[in-house]
Amino acid sequence: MANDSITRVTSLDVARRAGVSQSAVSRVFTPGGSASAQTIEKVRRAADALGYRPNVLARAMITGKSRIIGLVVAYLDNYFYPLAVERLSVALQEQGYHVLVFMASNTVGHVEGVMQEILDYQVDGIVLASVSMSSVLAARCDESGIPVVLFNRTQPDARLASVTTDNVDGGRQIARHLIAGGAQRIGYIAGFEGASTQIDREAGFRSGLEEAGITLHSRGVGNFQHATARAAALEMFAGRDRPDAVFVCNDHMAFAVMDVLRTKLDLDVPGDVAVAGFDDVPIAAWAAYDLTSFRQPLDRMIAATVATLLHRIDDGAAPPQRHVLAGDLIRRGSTKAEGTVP
Amino acid sequence: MANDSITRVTSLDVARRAGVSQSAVSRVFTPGGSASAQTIEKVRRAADALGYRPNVLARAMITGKSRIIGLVVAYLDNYFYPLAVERLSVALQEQGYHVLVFMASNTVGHVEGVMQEILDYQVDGIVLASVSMSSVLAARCDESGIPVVLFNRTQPDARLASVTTDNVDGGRQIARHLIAGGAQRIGYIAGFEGASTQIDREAGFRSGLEEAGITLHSRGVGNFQHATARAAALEMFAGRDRPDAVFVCNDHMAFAVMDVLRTKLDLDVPGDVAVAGFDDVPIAAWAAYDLTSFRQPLDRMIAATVATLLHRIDDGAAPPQRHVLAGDLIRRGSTKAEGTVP
DNA sequence: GGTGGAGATGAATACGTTTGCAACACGTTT
DNA sequence: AAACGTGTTGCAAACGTATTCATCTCCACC
Repeated sequence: MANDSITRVTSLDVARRAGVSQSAVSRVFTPGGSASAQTIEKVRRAADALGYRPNVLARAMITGKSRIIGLVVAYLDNYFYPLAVERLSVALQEQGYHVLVFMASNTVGHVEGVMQEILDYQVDGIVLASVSMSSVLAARCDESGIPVVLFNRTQPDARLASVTTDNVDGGRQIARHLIAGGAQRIGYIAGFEGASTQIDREAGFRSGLEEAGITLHSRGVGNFQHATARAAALEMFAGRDRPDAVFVCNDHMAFAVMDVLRTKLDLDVPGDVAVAGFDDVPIAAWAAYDLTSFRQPLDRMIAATVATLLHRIDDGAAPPQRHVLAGDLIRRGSTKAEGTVP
Repeated sequence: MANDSITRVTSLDVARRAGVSQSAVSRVFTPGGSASAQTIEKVRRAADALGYRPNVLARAMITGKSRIIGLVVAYLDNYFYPLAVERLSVALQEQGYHVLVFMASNTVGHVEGVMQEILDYQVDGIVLASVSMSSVLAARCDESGIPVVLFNRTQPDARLASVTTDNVDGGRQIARHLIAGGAQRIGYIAGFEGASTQIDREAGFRSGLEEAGITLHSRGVGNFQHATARAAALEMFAGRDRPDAVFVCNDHMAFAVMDVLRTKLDLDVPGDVAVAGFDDVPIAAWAAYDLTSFRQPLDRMIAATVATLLHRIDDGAAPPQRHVLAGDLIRRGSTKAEGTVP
């Protein structure tokens, strides 16, 4: 009853069995196509008997729509990204699209090559997560008519749509929160200096300090990497005059910082030092860290990404949107409660 | 100088510009094809000028090889899987393949639907990670001539290739290690009961206990989920006669267990209770947990998966292999050193 | 100088589908 | 009765490539 031959069953096979033309079969399986109830019935029956399903690749050839979205991602260290990939994939799947994954180290040359590979697959759209893109490349994609959405990243080039959390606001809220908890000597551990998230979060954070007339006590660079952040914290807290609070540019680095503070330096969090991160990945809520963080609204970010992408896919002329979504400060035990000024 | 038209540039365009036939262009870009040095030169020049790259989808139509591997994955909670996805994607990319992601909730009905979608894309092979598959489905894939590899999972059906760590051995080594550290009342927190990893790890663990004439003190079920594991631990350690060591079926659950032991129950690890996990994800090495675990050799698992897949792709008759790789016990601070019997 | 063979080339076909076009059927209106 | 719309249907032409087959070139060899 099921297909029992190795060779794939085509629409022509179904047509022959149903006693109709191949076009009729196609029309039954094409959303727009019209066919009489009788034809539909005959075709459906034959198709079921043969186990026929339309060949997506052949369809892509003729329609020019592959229903494939290319996803470029540089590293999955930070747990925020696996989560995003999962949600994105599910959301697109619901819309009949699928995700083709491309790993790219963040070097410009490599991204270039990867983008070429992507275009080879005739993808309908591209999502760039945790990876930057040169303007040249952006231009090429734009000319190919392939919509690109930056996820959790911004770029000056106006041709690129993007979806981000309000990182500036997040940084500012973290600053206010630390200050309200009584912090006075405040440090910052940066991510990768080229990343827009890093830049915006630091800018917001600094402006929040300024509001209160406080200047940054010290600054280190963690590059978004666990080991580097660890080293940066070690250096920042080595001297006599150490900070009493530190904002780490993302949770993933903040965990490394907390570990080093407690284990290597024997400091109490938040007693000796308050620590805050950014992203609010699930681990932040685990008791071992209980990390104050700024939550990125992942579901809304995904929804915005998908909406933007699909909108631009069926209206190529639509202008690239830039979504900046509001996030939420999540207060936890790694920082002191507000109003605790001694 | 680059392509400046919206319409895609085809091999025919290149042929016209180079003054050769379309076949010649194809041959230049096809690994097997032969052409004179002169032709190659002309074609290359024209192709570069026009920015031509072969259309992978069209190529897939004619060759029957899409160079796409379908990856089915159920959940990315456990950090082991994102890591695997990353490595797998990179490894396949190096071989000229790419990964199309399909998220599937682990219900049988859903997997069925997802597999249909996969086949629609004419994938060259399928990797199933963290998801099970009915024998019916396995049979259908086998008949389609599409090789399937189970990653970190086994199934009785002999038509399915699989790559796993030696989970039985891992469980046994964990048991020996806990016993050597002086544990006497030993508990176990299981994963999802249907998973082969869960079954094998528990079997090995129990056999390790038996060797020493010890019977399992208590058993809970965590279902591979953080919250469920937490609840199971809470119950297991509620009474007066609590275990002095517990093996948790994977790291992801072990973190939840450690948190609940320390924070809710105010127990010392490993002083009051020794805890061991399985997988050795990076977090296990973080100071906050410092978790003893059994390391899965991820790189070798990926290599075996890719090798098996590619081998079966270009030799459809090749018998499905079942790789069982050796892992390593990683001793850390969450368990007592061996020979610490009081 | 003729023969053979290896290598290069182009015309044509196939892959499995969607879709424009024309033909047709059938019921309704003038 | 003729004209007209409306909805179905099949034919045939795409989509962009790989590949078979026959033809041709060129050179070495006897």
